[in-house]
Amino acid sequence: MARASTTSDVFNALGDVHRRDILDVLIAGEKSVGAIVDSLSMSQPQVSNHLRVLSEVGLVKRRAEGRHRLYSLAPERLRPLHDWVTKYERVINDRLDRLDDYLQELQRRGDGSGL
Amino acid sequence: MARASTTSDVFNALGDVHRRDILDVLIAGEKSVGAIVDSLSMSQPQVSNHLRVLSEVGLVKRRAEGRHRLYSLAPERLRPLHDWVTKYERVINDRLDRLDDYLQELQRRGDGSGL
DNA sequence: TTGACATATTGCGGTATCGAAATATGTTTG
DNA sequence: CAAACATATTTCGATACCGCAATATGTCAA
Repeated sequence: MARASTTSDVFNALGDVHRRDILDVLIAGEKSVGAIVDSLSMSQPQVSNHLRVLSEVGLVKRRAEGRHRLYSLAPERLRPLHDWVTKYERVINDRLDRLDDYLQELQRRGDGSGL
Repeated sequence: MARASTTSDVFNALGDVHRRDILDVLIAGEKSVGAIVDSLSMSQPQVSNHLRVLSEVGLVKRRAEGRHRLYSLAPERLRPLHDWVTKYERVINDRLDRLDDYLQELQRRGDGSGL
């Protein structure tokens, strides 16, 4: 069965750093393909193809204006990712809390174990 | 150049839903390979291999105990992902604010445009 | 040591994906 | 209509990845 396709799974779509780069460029706002090409060092067909993937998976929206196609973020689609990461925040914080406790414990003891 | 490997790029490593499933199981705490196999419907070699990838990319830690290998989350490694998503929170919220403004504007006008 | 158990590794066939190059499509301007 | 411009699509060869089946490694218990 392999992985879910890049065009159907947001996580997999973001598995390519170039696509993340494109999204990062789009944070500033709507941009044409040419503008994206200029911002990043990628060929036009490469950018167009990554945009196709991002569009199919729902991470960007397309709008036509004359001979330009303007792409913009569809950040709602990042929600699955956001939610997934959020689940782990608790785990991360728990660990940090425990580390904190441990360090404070050490300090309370004031032991000179040399470790 | 293609994509960065699953064993070097956290995003790409998470591009496979099975690996996310394994991590989700590990949220509850440290588990042996067999316990993970029982929790998910995957073969033992499949689980072992995904764990290898997760281990190489730094998302889980391994500990030996007798003939068991116990795996646990290394959630600090999710920070790049967390940070990346966080960048987009502002965009998401801005959009929602703007939608709010728009809806309130409509209501203030009380126009019956039917749109 | 032998056998059972737990996990890891290897080899294989099939598929998805990538980058590059060439070309096609669609749009504006003259 | 023709030429220039902006973007999309197709084709190709190379590679990474997946799942499965078989097997190897390592550990405990008798």
